[in-house]
Amino acid sequence: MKMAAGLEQAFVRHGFADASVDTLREAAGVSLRTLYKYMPSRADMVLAALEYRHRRYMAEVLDDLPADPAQARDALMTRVGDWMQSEAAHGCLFHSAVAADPGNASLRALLERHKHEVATRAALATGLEGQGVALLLIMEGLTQTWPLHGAEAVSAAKHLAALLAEDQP
Amino acid sequence: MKMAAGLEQAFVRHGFADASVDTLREAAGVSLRTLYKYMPSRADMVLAALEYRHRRYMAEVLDDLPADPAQARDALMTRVGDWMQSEAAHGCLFHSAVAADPGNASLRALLERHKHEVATRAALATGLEGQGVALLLIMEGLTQTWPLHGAEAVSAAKHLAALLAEDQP
DNA sequence: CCGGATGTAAAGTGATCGTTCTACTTGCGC
DNA sequence: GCGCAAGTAGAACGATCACTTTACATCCGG
Repeated sequence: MKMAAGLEQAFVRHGFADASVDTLREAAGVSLRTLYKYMPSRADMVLAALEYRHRRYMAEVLDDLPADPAQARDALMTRVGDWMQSEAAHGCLFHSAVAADPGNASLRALLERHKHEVATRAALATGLEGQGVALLLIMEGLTQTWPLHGAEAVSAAKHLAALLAEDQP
Repeated sequence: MKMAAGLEQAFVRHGFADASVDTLREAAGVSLRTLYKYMPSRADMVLAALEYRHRRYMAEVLDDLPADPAQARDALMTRVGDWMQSEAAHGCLFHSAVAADPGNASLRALLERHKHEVATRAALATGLEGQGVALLLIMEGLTQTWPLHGAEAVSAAKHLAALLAEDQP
């Protein structure tokens, strides 16, 4: 939906604390009344934006990875780096949302669902099903260190993933 | 200083968005007037709390690691896990602060200083000076995955750090 | 014992923000 | 072409919050 796309961009640009409802309204491209019709509170706007982003992340980072596990590992890390560059220069949007509203339980649940789905799909695609936690750790570490170290972080993530795969039985 | 300690705990408990100045005042244990005397704005209170936390993190996680590099690696990851358990069940406080106020440049600078100092000290203590980015990536990944996977994340981090060390020339 | 620095307690202020309400317009099936 | 569903524009409301100010207490060197 178009509204959710605009909201996502507004939260990316302004952060979850500083995006006023009026800013969101403008980004969504609708009137305040219509916005509240579909999302009866600001918290619902946050959830809608994150649901939308989840689908986009899955499509851009985890869909159609190479069938060969070794190539899939490298491609996965490259794609995470590309995603950071174009979409998340300031870190994971889900973590930002939770950080901005730590008491919100449905937000936390959404974060867990997102990470769990990412971890599952990534482990499957790279043939590292037995090392799911370690692979997720590398992906999270890459997401966190990319803002400071950029391409160097991508290389480090690829290296670690390769070591992990070589060590497999 | 006592005031900064109280502020740190208040931000940990309530988050950076939901901690009102009056909550901070109560946590600092002083009057509003005194609080504003030493920290002329809420943003200064955030910075003071983070400076304090930085010193505490350094002391508890990075001071006095074993001299043997292999033991230092394991101890480092164990200590990060212990720190998460007792102090940061919801993730890195510096990242939370930046997420809650993405436009604040001095906050971002403080985050970079903190991470840089952590990375430098950790690489030195573990004998992984050539792999600083990879080691920081592991530590950041551990910090991010610990809230979801706990002790499993610590084991994965130790495993990855060991693989990294074995791979050294 | 006094005077000034330093603290506390708490009411007041001005601005902002999420949310609601009012009034007007537009597209569309019958 | 009438009526209704659905949209826009934006004023108004009530609460909250960062910050200021006023008024009063306490400590302490000379």
